[in-house]
Amino acid sequence: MAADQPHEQSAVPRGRPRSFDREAALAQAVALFWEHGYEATSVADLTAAMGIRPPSLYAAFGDKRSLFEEVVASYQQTHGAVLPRALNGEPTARAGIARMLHAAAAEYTDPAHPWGCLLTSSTVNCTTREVERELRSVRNGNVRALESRIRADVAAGHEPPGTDAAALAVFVGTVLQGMSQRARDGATQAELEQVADFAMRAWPEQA
Amino acid sequence: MAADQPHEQSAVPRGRPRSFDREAALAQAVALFWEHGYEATSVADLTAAMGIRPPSLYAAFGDKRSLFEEVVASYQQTHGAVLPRALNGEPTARAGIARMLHAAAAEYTDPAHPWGCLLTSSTVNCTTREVERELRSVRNGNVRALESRIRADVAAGHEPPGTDAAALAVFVGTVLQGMSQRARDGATQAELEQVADFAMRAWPEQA
DNA sequence: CTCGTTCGGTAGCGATCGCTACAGAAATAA
DNA sequence: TTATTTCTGTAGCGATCGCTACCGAACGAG
Repeated sequence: MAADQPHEQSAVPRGRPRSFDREAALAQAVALFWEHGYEATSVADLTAAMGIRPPSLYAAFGDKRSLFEEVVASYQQTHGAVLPRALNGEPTARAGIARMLHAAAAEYTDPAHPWGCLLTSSTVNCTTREVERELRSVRNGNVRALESRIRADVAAGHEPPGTDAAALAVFVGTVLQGMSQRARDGATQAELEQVADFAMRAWPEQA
Repeated sequence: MAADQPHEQSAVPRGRPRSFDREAALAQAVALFWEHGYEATSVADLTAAMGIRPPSLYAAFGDKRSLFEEVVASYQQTHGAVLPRALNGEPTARAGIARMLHAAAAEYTDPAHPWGCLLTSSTVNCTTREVERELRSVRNGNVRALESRIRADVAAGHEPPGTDAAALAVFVGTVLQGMSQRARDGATQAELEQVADFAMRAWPEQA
C-alpha cells in the first residue's frame, strides 16, 4: 500500500501554513456543541468562537457534520472517558458502576464546562436523522457494554446466578441519562451523588 | 369586570368563520413538537400537518412560541396527566410513585404517539432561552411536587422519620427523565417496567 | 527571483427561517 | 342590497441557515 508515495515519513507541509491552532479550535467546537447541541450550534457560532472564517473551518474539518463527529470522538477520549475509566477501575461490575455513577455526578455538574453529557444531550430533537441515529447507537452501545460487564461478573460468580444483566444495565443507563438531564436542569453535584447512592441500593443483594 | 361588554354570554361569532378544527390542529401541533422538539419544528412543518396556511395559524394561535405554550398546556392536561393521576391514585407516596413509574413505562413507549415525554425532550438544546427556562421550571416543579408528597407521608408516619424527601424526589425525577430518554432511544415497555421495579428497590425499607 | 501549493478573507450563493401585508372570500348586521 | 367584521390564500419580507467561488497572501522548492 501507498506504493505511489515516495516519502517515508509524513509529508513536509507545503504551501501557506494554517494560522490557527486546530486542537484549540476543536476544543471550542466541543464546548459549543456540548452547550447548545448539534442543530442549535450554527457555523457562524463556531467560526466566531474559533476566531476563524467559514472557509478555514471547512478546509480544516470538512462540513459541519464531520466536524461534529470529530467533536464526539474528542469528547469520548477526554471528558467522556472518565466514566468507562471509573467503571474499569474496580475489580467488580458492582463497584465499578458505583464508582462510575459518582464520577458522573461530579463530571456532569463540573462548572468548568457545560453541564450534562454531550453524548446524551447534543442530538435530542435533531432533524439530521443520521447524526441522531449515530449518537443513539453510541448510547445503546454503552448500555450493552454495561450489560456484558455485568454478565461477565455473574459468570465469574461475583453476582448471584439469577441476576438479570440486561435489565440491570438498562437501569444504570437510565439513571445515567437521567442524571445528565437533571444536571442540565440545574441539579447540584450533591444531589446527583445521592441519586447514585439510591441507584446502588437497587442493586441485587449478594446471595 | 367586563363592564364594557354588552353581551351576557360569549359573543355571537361575527365575520367569516374559521374553516378548520382548532382542537384537531392543536393536536397535530402537539404531535409535531413532541416528536421533533420546539426549535426543530418549523412553522412550515406545522402548517403542512395542520392543513392550513401561515396566516391562519398566526390568527388562531399567535406566534410559534405561544402555540408551543398552548401545546405544553394541552399535553399536561392529556397525555402528561397520566403520571400525576397515577401518583395521586394511591394512598401513600411510595405506592403512588411505584404506580407512576409503571405508568411512565407504558406511556413513554406507547406506539400511538411519539416516544418519551414532551416536557422532558422538546426543549433540550433550545436557543430561545425563555422557552427552555419555562419547561425547565415545569420539570423542577414536578420534582418539588414529588418532594412535598413524600414529605407529607413522612409527617403522617407512612415513611421512616429519617427519610430524605428531597433526595428521594430527585432520584425519582432522575429515573423518570432517564426513562423518557431511553424510550426515545428505543427502549421497550418491558425494559422500562424493569427499570421502574429496580428504582423501587432503592426505596428506604419500612422502619 | 519565479513557480506551485495551500491558506485566509470577502462576498455571496440558494434555501429556509419566523412572520406578515394585502386583497379576496364568507359570514353577520343594518 | 350595502356595510362591517373576520378568515383564507398568495406572495414575499428581512434574517439566518450551511456552504463555497474567488483571489490575494504566505509558505517551500527550484
